[in-house]
Amino acid sequence: MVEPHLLHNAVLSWYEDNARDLPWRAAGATPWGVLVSEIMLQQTPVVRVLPVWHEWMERWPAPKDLAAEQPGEAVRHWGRLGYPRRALRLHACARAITDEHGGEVPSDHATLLALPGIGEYTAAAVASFAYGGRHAVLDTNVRRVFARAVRAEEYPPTATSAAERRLAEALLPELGAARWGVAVMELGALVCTARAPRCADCPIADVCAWRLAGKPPHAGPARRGQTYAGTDRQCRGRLLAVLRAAHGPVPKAALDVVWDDAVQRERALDGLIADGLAEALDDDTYRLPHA
DNA sequence: TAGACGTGGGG
DNA sequence: TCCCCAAGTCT
Repeated sequence: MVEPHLLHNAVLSWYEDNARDLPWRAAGATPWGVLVSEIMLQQTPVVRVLPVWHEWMERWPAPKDLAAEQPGEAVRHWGRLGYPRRALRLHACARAITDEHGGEVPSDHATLLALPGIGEYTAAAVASFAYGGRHAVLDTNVRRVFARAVRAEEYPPTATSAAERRLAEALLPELGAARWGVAVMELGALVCTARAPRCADCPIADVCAWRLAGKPPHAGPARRGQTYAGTDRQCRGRLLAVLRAAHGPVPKAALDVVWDDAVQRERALDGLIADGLAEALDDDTYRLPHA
């Protein structure tokens, strides 16, 4: 394996010149702003997050501001970012932070991990980016960069492995771990991309094991594709869009018109209610959740 | 642990 | 057009 110092210097120097100017990385960004950005960025591209993040920061500048709202307002202002359960969990986070942590986003990894919607990656990201903690941030970008540069493989395994964690820990610098983490992520996002990596622009191309091996294509089983058209997920999206657009309870008929298959529609609606994303009222009307 | 969970843009 | 995939988490 390459000398870690070599990797660090090359990637950090590249980041110095190529980092995007993102608001949650700005000097004035709060830990709350970082947390909100991390949740929004889960499976959602930066360009779509940007306007929604600004709206949220203006509307709910601190956890207590969101905590004071009904959960349905978080879902409404989530807009079309997708995976709206994230909005619900962020709202639950805001209430937990307000009620149990004095209104301050925790800085401790284990405490963050205990909050709803915060998993291994997001806990490390917040502890690292918002508080400068020394944690391995293993998102899809970092995992891809390491898979290629170190393991000579086009893609990392489906699930994060113990070997990947060991490698990320081993590469973590004693000082400046937070900047190193965000720099590797940025390299994966801008240069070492999934589809068409720009190796000509890569600061570590000369030591990249995958490139040196002739960029062998992914050997394992085909990666699981996401189906969408005609699925319950699409149906749920349609139904929730109706509830978001309305500012009060809507009659069942307003939901019935957006999806033809009645069996699937009922199943999807039940799912939304079970997930806490919708509420059924006594008069057979539906709305975003209040609690 | 594999599958559920939204949405839209680029190749 | 169709397929891939984008800072994951939860069960």
